[in-house]
Amino acid sequence: MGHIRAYYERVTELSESDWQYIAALFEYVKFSKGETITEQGNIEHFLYFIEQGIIRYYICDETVETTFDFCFEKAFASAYNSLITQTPSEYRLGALSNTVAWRISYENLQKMYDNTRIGNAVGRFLSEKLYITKSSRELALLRFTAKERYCRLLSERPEIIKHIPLKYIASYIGITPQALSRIRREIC
Amino acid sequence: MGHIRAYYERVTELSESDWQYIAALFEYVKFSKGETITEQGNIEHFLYFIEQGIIRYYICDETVETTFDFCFEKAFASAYNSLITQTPSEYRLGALSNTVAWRISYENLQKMYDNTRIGNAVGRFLSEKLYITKSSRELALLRFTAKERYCRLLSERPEIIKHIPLKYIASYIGITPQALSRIRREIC
DNA sequence: CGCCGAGTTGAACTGAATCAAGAAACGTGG
DNA sequence: CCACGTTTCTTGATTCAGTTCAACTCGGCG
Repeated sequence: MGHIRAYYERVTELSESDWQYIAALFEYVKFSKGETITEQGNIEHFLYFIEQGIIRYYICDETVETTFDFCFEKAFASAYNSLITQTPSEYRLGALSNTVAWRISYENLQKMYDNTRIGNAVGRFLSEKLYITKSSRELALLRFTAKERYCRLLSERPEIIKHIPLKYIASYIGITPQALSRIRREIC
Repeated sequence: MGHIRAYYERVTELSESDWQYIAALFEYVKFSKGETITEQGNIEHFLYFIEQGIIRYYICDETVETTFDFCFEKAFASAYNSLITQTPSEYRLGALSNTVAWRISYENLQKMYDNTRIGNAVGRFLSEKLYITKSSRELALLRFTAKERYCRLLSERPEIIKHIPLKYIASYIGITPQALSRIRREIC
């Protein structure tokens, strides 16, 4: 759990007693490549801290599949909207590779918020980070062309380009795999 | 300041002493219609609570102007990205009508976080709300046509349609005023 | 070896942008 | 209260980025 502790300590001071309290609220889980972690329509019960693996957030319907985010190791993952509001998730979380993670249940998360000061601080920090990510995505979708979005992804999040199949990258930047293929040919 | 207090009390219990402490951190300000509240490139120093008026978030360059959000009365407004990170704001905040607001400085906000429990809780609540708003916008931009986005805005945020000039609504849903005009003709 | 999913390529189509011009609404000063 | 200029909104014609449909290549794996 050292990575979680390090994450918390990056946010603010963490007392030994708070850490003991918090550490006991997490449990260890594993997922295989391709496995669904949270299903569309279900209420999210957990906040995950990814030790190893890659997670994809997406929505499927009969015709289209849209990818909203990827989560790599040493970061928190969850169907946040659903977790926060405790309403059914519009999104699905799936493991793109074998994944090991720590997770904390919604109930334990509330305990952490109620009983530790650092809980709310980390919660706020995490929400702020999520908000900033979504903002920059909104900006990209509103003001940049598909080609610009791809090039920025290339320079800003190279780990995505390296590890993720192109069809998911295409759906992440809001275009079809065909369009992405043509863009890649152009910029060669 | 009753509206701020009510806002806080909706989030969690608010002790009288915490409220006294917090209330003293805010100051009263006014803006005229058309006035810029936060300039692009400046670091945001304040979190505003809008008592009355309408705020628009936008980005201008030589050629295009893009609108990212509107904020109405009894809600918090700020160039959040900049406020949170204390880096120059990409966005500009402007008053679309005469506006009166309470505001808290970044320094006082940190004091509130450090010295009251409710501070972090409200901060987390606010970030979570911002995140959810941006998420639903990301979803709309990725999966819906311009026409669908307009219709959803019509039903979900009618106050926007009622009070905001069409050209800003167009830029908010990511199209030109011309395209919006054609959409409106179709659905009418 | 043959199958299957991922990626590429081509051709036709479409939603929205752009350019350009006109109509309607709005505010301001006389 | 009207006349004026300015801004907002609409309409038309053309262009373009990206979709859709369809066919083909490539690499991995039973």
